[in-house]
Amino acid sequence: MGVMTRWLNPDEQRTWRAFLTASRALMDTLDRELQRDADMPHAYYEILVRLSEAPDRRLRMSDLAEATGSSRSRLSHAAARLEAAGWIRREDCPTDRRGQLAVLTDTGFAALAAAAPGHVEGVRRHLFDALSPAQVDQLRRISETLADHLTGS
Amino acid sequence: MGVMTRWLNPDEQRTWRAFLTASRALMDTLDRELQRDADMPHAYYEILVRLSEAPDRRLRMSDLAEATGSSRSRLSHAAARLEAAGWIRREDCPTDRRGQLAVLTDTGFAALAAAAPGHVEGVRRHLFDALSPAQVDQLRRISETLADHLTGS
DNA sequence: CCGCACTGATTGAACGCTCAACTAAACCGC
DNA sequence: GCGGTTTAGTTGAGCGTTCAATCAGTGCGG
Repeated sequence: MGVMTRWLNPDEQRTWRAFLTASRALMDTLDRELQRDADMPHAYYEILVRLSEAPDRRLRMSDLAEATGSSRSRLSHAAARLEAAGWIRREDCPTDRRGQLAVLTDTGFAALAAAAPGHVEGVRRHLFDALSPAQVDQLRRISETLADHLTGS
Repeated sequence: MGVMTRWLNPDEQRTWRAFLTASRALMDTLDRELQRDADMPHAYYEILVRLSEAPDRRLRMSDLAEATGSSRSRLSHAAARLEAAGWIRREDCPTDRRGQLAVLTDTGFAALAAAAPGHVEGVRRHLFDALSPAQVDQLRRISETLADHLTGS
């Protein structure tokens, strides 16, 4: 209020639009590939990945939500779907009676193992193959800076 | 098939996850702010922006879909909502009887004008304020390279 | 140890997006 | 100018996400 808007100059404008176009195209492409080849959206793939990396392939719902950058509600809905697909199962948390543990089933692990090669290949083709090693490094620094900036505020 | 998967090395893995986290956090934040302050999702904001920049504030549906990087179907659904809100109106195309023109109404322009300062401020705060001028330049080059790579394939 | 705020998780409604199917009009070759 | 293909745009069903409301269980102050 009262303070002048700091509009984007032409360079910033160009950067912002390029970023929007590129990140949307990248995500849309990967999402579509994953849906076509493995019948799961990218968000579900990420859930399975995080579970597969966790001790005993299990995580508290809250921790899983945090790890995948999603809301609790979103994760609850997703977990319901994943459970219906037989890819995860839910268990009561032994130390907190409010808590639930999401557990990756063998079927779920197999689905992930089947999906991973194609998806990783997609990430490589659509992202890394297009960039020089220096650009990959720049992208990492930029992304880490942004992630800190966004979650720290 | 038969070809070994080119898995991501640790550096690439870290880059990819940081990118996922950052771009998701950025988009989610901006989307939520826009929804809260201007009662529109980011995709609709972009449609209004493109229309506001077009001659006579009107564009063919196809061109608008292309400009906003969305499918025709998505744009049709969005246009129906925007028309119901009174922000755009649809006219028949004079040169192609299959065509439709989306036209930004005065009400729509006013809604955009009201939303823009807050949104631009958000883009600046959440993105540009966090990066050095060199990083902004790097991000522009990376994004333009990626956009070319993705739409050119 | 009681009351109250907070945390963990789920639910249902509303909404936006995707995909496939469809209509209508334009274009193209002959 | 006729038939087949392509292009423009819409539609409806199904799915995933958001938001607000809700419920159960925990933890803290007094």
